[in-house]
Amino acid sequence: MASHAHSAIVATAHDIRLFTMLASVPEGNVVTYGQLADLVGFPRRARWVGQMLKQLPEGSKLPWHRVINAQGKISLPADGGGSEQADRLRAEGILVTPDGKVSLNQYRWRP
DNA sequence: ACATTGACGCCCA
DNA sequence: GTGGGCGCCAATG
Repeated sequence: MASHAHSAIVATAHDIRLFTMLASVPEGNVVTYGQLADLVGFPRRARWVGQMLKQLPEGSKLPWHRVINAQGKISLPADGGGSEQADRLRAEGILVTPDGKVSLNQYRWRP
């Protein structure tokens, strides 16, 4: 079976560490892609974090919306999940400007 | 094997 | 504060 499956969801040990780290980000806080990469021991792999988040299933309970870029902005286009992300952040009490900007000084998570 | 593509980041004008 | 340019690295074509 698994030997000739055309596609399979594989999670490496690193992936698990990333998801675990993301899951620990508290409500009302945000983290950057690069920050998450650093926390799991992969500096300069911010893009990898983005790739992982992109493949999360629709109903995922992970707080993917708490991840923004180093400029403090939402990276997703408004019509591609960005609006939902802003809504979710606001629902947690986070102030998000109309153009999707968040104050990292104020909301960044420090583990 | 080579080229392109990103939910990125840093530097500089 | 804001773009533009370039570096980075894994995934995709």
